[in-house]
Order: sequence, then structure tokens, then C-alpha cells
Amino acid sequence: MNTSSSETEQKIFESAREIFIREGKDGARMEEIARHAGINKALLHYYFRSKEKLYQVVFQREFKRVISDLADSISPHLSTPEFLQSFISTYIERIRQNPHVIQFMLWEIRSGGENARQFLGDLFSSADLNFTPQKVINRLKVAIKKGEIRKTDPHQLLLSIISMCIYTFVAGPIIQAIFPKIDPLSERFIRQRKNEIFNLVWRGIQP
Amino acid sequence: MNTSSSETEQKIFESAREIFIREGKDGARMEEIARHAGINKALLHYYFRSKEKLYQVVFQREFKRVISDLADSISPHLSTPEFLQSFISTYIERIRQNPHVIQFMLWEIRSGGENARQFLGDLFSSADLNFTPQKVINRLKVAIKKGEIRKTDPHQLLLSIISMCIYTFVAGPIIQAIFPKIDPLSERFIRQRKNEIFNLVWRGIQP
DNA sequence: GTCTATAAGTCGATAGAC
DNA sequence: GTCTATCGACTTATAGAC
Repeated sequence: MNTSSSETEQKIFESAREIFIREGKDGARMEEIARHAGINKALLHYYFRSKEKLYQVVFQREFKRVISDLADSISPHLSTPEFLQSFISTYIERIRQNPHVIQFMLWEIRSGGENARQFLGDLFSSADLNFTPQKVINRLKVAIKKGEIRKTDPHQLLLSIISMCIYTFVAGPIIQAIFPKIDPLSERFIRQRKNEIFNLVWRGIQP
Repeated sequence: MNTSSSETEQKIFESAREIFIREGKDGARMEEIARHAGINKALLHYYFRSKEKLYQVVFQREFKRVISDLADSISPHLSTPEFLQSFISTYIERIRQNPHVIQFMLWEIRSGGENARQFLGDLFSSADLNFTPQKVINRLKVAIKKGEIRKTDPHQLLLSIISMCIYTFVAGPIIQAIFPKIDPLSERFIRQRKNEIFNLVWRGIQP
């Protein structure tokens, strides 16, 4: 009906994104993606060769979109504590607004992580991205050299910060089972979380 | 052939554990579990009504086994820094030696977390376990009251510690993609990790 | 208790008409 | 480009013989 291929392709892509986010890679059904896009299965395979291929395209574009604005927090105009506070806050906000990206990652990890490894490797070694983990490492090294924070392994420190930012979103159901009074997604808890992480880290790395 | 039912049941259980650990809940095939146990599919359904049921039994017993000896770290004989160091070290060792338990949890979380929520709720409210998260919270509260550590939310602190202990095991493939020089499973890295977490936390909670 | 055989269903992919 | 129809592979679960 529609001679413009890109329009159908776009519709498929958006539908696939929604279904993959809701159902996961295995849980998603090509049938459902097609129905949601207002077409049928055959056309799905006409545009994207297979389910695997479709999933990869969706996953990669989504991930790139989400991490892009982390770059702001490593602006040279920010002092070291400002940088840390900004990084923690931005990281958490990005996860809060896009929890499915974490799910994507977990699915990839579960299936051996080969997809994720290759994709991330390519992504961060490409030049078209103004945020890379290495830039954060370098920013930390500068702070150490200046004596603003104590001598410590910047990789370990970065891993610690990221882990604290991510965990409560991944482990939400577990946390609620153990501490029923906590709602890991509430405005209040997330605000506390940001403060807790910054305070612990900032005090923990004083010279 | 074997009139003693419990022997076959045990064999099934061990096979299921192995296959579930290797393939995950969805990836595991009843056929394979049966073959590995030296029987056939029909007998599987004779002992355990369904795949779901079998999975739950395996998962619950496994989880209980792994967390049981965390209790040692909250022994009243340990000083506060000793308690923290012991908790961090034991937690990491348990994960290192049983990474599949984390995978179990992630699979449960992916499917809505309802299983995990109910199971953990039952587990920690039952009296037959000498370790509970609440005991850790109470230990932290004592330390705060004594003025050994600064006033802070013990729940937030516990979540921070746990997140740092777990993350590098879950995100192994991601870490290796971003920092190829790091091997998150090496003896050396894990030792550094324990020190990093303790140092950051202990300095971070000084009064 | 244990087996064989198969029902009953699901899903990704493709052939072929228009 | 888009559809209908169907293949083919795979999986859980069960019926029924021994």
C-alpha cells in the first residue's frame, strides 16, 4: 500500500522497540511486533532478515541514544565535587527514565555477553561519541594528581560509583521483598540515593 | 528399576540444578535434564509436576544454601570495621563461588520478580535462618548509636555495599568491553575490589 | 516407577500470489 | 511492497503399555 519503504521500516522499528522493551528478546513475538506495526510477519522478515538482526538494531540505537548526554557531566567547567555530583545524578536519571536499557544489557549478559562486548567495544572506540568511560577515568586522574582526592585506583572508583547508581534499579523486586517499606522507584528514595552515593564517595576519597 | 523414589528424585534434582545453571530457566530443556539424569521426560513430570515447579524447587534450595554462612560476619565478637570487612569479603566470596545464584536472581527479576519477591519474603521472615538483612541493619544502627560511624541511613548504606560487591560479577562482559585490561574474575582484581570497597565505605562513614 | 509414543501447541521463517 | 498460507523445527506435557 505504501511505496515509501522507510515509513514502514520506521513503524516496524518503533513497534519492535516497544515490544522488545516490554517482553525481552526471547519473550517478544515477531507476530506481536508485526500486529503492533499494522503489518504481518512476512514483511518483518522482508525488512529485517531475522529476529536476531532486528533486536540488535533496536538495542544498539537505543543504547547510543541513552548514554549520549552523559558527556555534560565531564565538562571542564565543573569542580571535582560538582563533576561527581553531576555524573551520579545524570547516570541515575538516565537509568530511571530508560530502565529498559539496563534490561537490554542484562539479557545480553545472560546470553554470554558476546553481543554486548562487541557492541560496546565498537561504540566507545568510535570517534563520534563525546562521552567515553576513559574520559571519566582521565577526569579522576586529574583530581588525584591535583591532590583533590586521595591516591586510589580510578577504575575501581568508577566501578564503585556506577554499581551504586545501577543496583537499586536492577534489584528493585529484591529490595522490596526484603525491606517492604522501601520503594526503590519513589522520588524520595531516588533523591536520598543520589545524596547517599555522593556523600559516601566524596568523604571516602578525601586525601 | 529403582524402587527407592528418593534416589531418582535426587538425581533429577542434581541434573536440573546443573542444566538450569548452565542454560537458564528458558534455555534449559526438560529433555536434556532427563537425559542427564539417565531417565526420560515422562518421569520428570511424574516427580515434579512441571518445569516451572522444578525450577522453583532448585532455585529456592540453591539460594538458601548460598546465603547461609553470611551469618558469621555479624558475630558480636567483631568490631565494626572487622564486621564490615568480613561482610564484604564473605559476600564477594559467596558470589564468586556461586555466580549462578546471581543469574537465578536476574532471571527472576526479568520475569517480573514475583517469584523472587515471594520467595525472599518467606525466607527472611522464617525463623530457621540465622542470617537476615535486618540483622545487618541492626548491627549498623548500633555502630551509629555508639558514634563509631556518622549518622546515616543504614538501609542506604547496606544497599551501597551490596551493590559494590555484586556489580563486577554481573557486569563482567561489559567491563571487559570497556576496559580490556581488567579481568573482573582474576584473583588480583577481586582482592583489589575488596580493599577498594572497604576503604571507600569505612572512610566514607567516619563521624 | 519407568518407559515409548505422540498429542498439542508455539514460533520463526519462507513460498508464492498479487 | 505487501499479503495469505504453511512449513518445519522444537518443546512441554500426557496417555497408555509394561
